[in-house]
Order: sequence, then C-alpha cells, then structure tokens
Amino acid sequence: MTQKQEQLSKNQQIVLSIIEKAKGPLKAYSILYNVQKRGIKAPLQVYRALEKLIEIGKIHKIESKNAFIACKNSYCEISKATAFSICNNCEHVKEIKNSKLSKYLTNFEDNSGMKYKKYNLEFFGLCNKCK
Amino acid sequence: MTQKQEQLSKNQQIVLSIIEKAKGPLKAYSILYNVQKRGIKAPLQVYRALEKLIEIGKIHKIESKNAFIACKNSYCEISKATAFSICNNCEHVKEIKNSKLSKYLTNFEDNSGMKYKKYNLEFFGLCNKCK
DNA sequence: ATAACAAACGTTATATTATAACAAATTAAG
DNA sequence: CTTAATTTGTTATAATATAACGTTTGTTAT
Repeated sequence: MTQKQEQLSKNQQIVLSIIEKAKGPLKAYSILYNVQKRGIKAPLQVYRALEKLIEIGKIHKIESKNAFIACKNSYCEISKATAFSICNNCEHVKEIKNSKLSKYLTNFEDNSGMKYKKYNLEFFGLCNKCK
Repeated sequence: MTQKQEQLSKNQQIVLSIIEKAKGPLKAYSILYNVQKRGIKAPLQVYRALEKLIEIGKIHKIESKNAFIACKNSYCEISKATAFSICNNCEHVKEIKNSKLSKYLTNFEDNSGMKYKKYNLEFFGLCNKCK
C-alpha cells in the first residue's frame, strides 16, 4: 500500500503557489492573470484547481469576497472549521486561530439539538492599522 | 420632528414581499423573474432593493449561496450578528437564534485583543429530515 | 408652497464570477 | 500492461453583480 501522500497536480501547484505568495486573498480571475505565463489559459483550469485545493484544505474561500486565501495551519487537512477577520477599510483578511472559539463552534448545538459538521465564520471590523 | 419610520419604497416593498413569502432563500435573478409582472424589469432594480433591505436588517444574504432570506427577528433592525444553518442535502436554510451564541460571538476577542462590529456565521450539516 | 437636497427610479450596457460539455492526456492501482 | 480515475485543454455560456447616466419622487427647512 503506497502511502496516500497528497500529490498536487501541475495546475494545482501553480495556483497554490500564487495564493501562498499573496499577502491577502486573491480572486479567481486575478489568479488567472497571474498564471497565464505559466500556461494556464482558461478560468476553468483555475476553478478546478481551486476546488481541489479547498477540498484538501490547502486554501479557504472567503465567501463574502469571492476570494481565496492560503491556509497557514499546516495540520489543517480538511477545512471544516474556518474563521476569518476582515477589515472593512483596508480589506485585510486574517484567519483566526483560536482553539476556544473552534471548540465552542464545533461543539455548538442549536435549539433543536442539532450539531454541524462544518462552519464558516467571518468577522468584520477595523484592523489595528485602520482604527 | 417627524419620526423616522422606515418607509420602504415601492420596489423595496415588492422585493421584500417576495422574499418573505418564500420558504427558503431566493437568488437575485429568481426574485427578478418573480417581480417582472409587477413592473420591475432590470437586475439593478432588484439589487438596489436588496442592498437597502440588507442595510435596514429586513433580509440577510447567505454568502455561501448568493441568496437572500427574510429576517424573522422583528427586532433585528441592523444585521450585524447573523448565524445560519444550511443543509448540505436539501439546501434548507434556517436562521439560528441563540442568545448564548450571539453573546459569545459579539463579545469575542481575537488573540490580539481585537473585537468586531459584525459577523456572519454559516453552519453546514444535514437537517433533521435529511439525516 | 417652494427651493434645495437626498433617495429612489428606469434604462442600457458591461463587468465579474462560475460552470457545462466534450475529448484528449496523464496518473494510479491491480 | 490495462483499466479506471483524475486531470487537462478548450470553447462556449450561464449566473451574479455593478457602472454610468439622466429622471422622478420624497423630505426638510425656510
């Protein structure tokens, strides 16, 4: 049994490297423009790579911005518990790592006693620079 | 001084009534098709009404679905603290009202001591029917 | 009542984000 | 090797959202 090491394909590597280098979240078409010199020509090639990278937890989608950011948690293999802080002024986005918060939300039960497999939380405010 | 009662404009009323009647979140263009008989012809008319309705807290946007849902909290005038449960199977969406949760998140401070003015939380799982 | 201002409207065009469909190439596993 | 699964490349198009413009309506202060 060969170990299932997550080998990324060529396009997946290209897209991931762009996202990892970026200072903030990137939009799909901005990624596309950045990788055209490396042979990726069509939106779909980017979106397919993004889909896979999300699936394996290498990146997250910031839903309120339709943008994609690298996951810095090396241990975060599957992104089922995500929290971000977003600055309303400069648009800076940071992933929040707070074990109390993630425990609280992972264990959260709603009024009907239901628990959830996955959540995404986006906080908005002014970052330290902007306030 | 006349009291500032939130008077909705015609288009805002039309759009809101469609969203309130719906069983689940509606997409902008689905709203558009639904209101064309009432004289709204262009996407922008819908989007402008949506923007205003969100601003005054009558509806919320489900970011992961690009869809809009009425706020059932009659007291919820400004939507700065929202939480939803979303079924991965039937796509049923419900707003979560849980005062402990909202207190916890409203008062949440990140590792740098920063607090936030607004948040949006989306939980995913299987609803009672689907599991 | 009316001037001044703000908000909402209508319209056309266009920008942005994302997926469908299909065939070829590559990779992984038995 | 060969079969299955994944990834790729490509064209076209669907779905979501905003820009820009001028007009109309509603509100507030005189």
